[in-house]
Amino acid sequence: VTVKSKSAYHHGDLRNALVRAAAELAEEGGPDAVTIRAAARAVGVTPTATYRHFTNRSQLLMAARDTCLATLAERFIARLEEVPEDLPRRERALTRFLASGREYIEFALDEPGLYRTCFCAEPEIEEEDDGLMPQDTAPYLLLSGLLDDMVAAGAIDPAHRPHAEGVAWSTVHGLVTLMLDGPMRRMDAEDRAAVVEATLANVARGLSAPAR
Amino acid sequence: VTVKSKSAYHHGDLRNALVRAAAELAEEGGPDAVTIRAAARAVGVTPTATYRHFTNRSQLLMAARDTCLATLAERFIARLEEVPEDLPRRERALTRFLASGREYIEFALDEPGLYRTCFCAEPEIEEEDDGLMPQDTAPYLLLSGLLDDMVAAGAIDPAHRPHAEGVAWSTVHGLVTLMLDGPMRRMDAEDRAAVVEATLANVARGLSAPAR
DNA sequence: TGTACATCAGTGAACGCGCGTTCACTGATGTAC
DNA sequence: TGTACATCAGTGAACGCGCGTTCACTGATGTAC
Repeated sequence: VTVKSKSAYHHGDLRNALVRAAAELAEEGGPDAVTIRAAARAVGVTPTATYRHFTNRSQLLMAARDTCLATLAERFIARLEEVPEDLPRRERALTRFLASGREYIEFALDEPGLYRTCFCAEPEIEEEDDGLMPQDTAPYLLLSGLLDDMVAAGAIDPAHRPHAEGVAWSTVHGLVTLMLDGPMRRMDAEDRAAVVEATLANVARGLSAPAR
Repeated sequence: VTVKSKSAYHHGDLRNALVRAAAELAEEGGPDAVTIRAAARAVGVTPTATYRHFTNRSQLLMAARDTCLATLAERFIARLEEVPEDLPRRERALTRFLASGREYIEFALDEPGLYRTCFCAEPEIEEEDDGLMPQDTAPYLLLSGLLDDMVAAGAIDPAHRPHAEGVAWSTVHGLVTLMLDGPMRRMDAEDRAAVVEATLANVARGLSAPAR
């Protein structure tokens, strides 16, 4: 990975190179592995050079996080495109919803480092300044859209629509967290798959059940 | 906190004192804050002394984790005892289940440091040697029991019983994780409460809905 | 009851680690004339 | 078209930090006789 060209001076694209390196570090070791020194090392540059492009470590990490979120969004979209267009409307909405849940889970289990980086908490304030609420991320918006579609298609009871993003997201997020770090860590693939299916089915069932 | 008695020599209870200190560190700063040096400092002892009682940092952390899990279990039990005994059987089982979910969430939000420490991943192997599967923790067993009760009381469809621990746990775990570190971090108390209720209701609805 | 001595549970100094960050600097670049 | 020079984007050395862990050690304890 380390490339030290003789004219590393005026690299030309150092910022992007550092972000890419940071994303690779994240992939292998999660957010903690994203350090100024490691990124500089990977690019073949002095740590100090990094400070030309990021004011501190946290900014580099946030840049890495953004690319991780973009990757997740891409995977979502690719997965959704696999759902046949000619399904009945209700079934299609439901299938897309479940597909996104599966993709989320697979992404997290395939790429735990990227996944953790997507959700690493930022050091304190700062974030508010840029006007973005944390849920203004592509994956979140995608999920909202899927839920809207389901309501429109009659696949979920409109009474359950409020906060459904939180309900759905919590479920898959919790599942992968428990599988990655928690008590389901040592489960074998078969059990894992069964739990995944049971869990997805349960959310969907809860959302589609009629309000009492 | 730091107490340096003149006869710190032969402390008498150093191991327990260190574990208590470790738990306090965990409470304030999560698992990362549990270090040999910090624990020794808190007890007023040399870092080296710690090695009389723990072979390395990881063992100290695991000891702290055990006390965190015990705390969670205690809170569960206390909460369950609040549920009136004279409720109809079905309703009682359901109420206890929901109460445990609420307690889990409140614990995590009240005590994020302890909560994170409960679920910090151990460094690699080792754990298997002591014969305990990670889910042999009191909280897990408690949850299993609650689910069994619900089946027995007719509150959930027996077809949904398999893997229901995973389903239920994932949901609340994901919810608090998103609230602690994720995109629900900056939600105000009101929204939070609404999402909590929506989420708990959804799991329960999913579990109790008839199998199709 | 008194004492010798093994053992036990600490001390204190030191090691090497990788980190974030700052400093004064210098080589490369591109622009104005 | 050539050159002076400002600016830009790097270098390299150094700082202080807290960490885990190891070493040779020593003071306190309790037990055997």
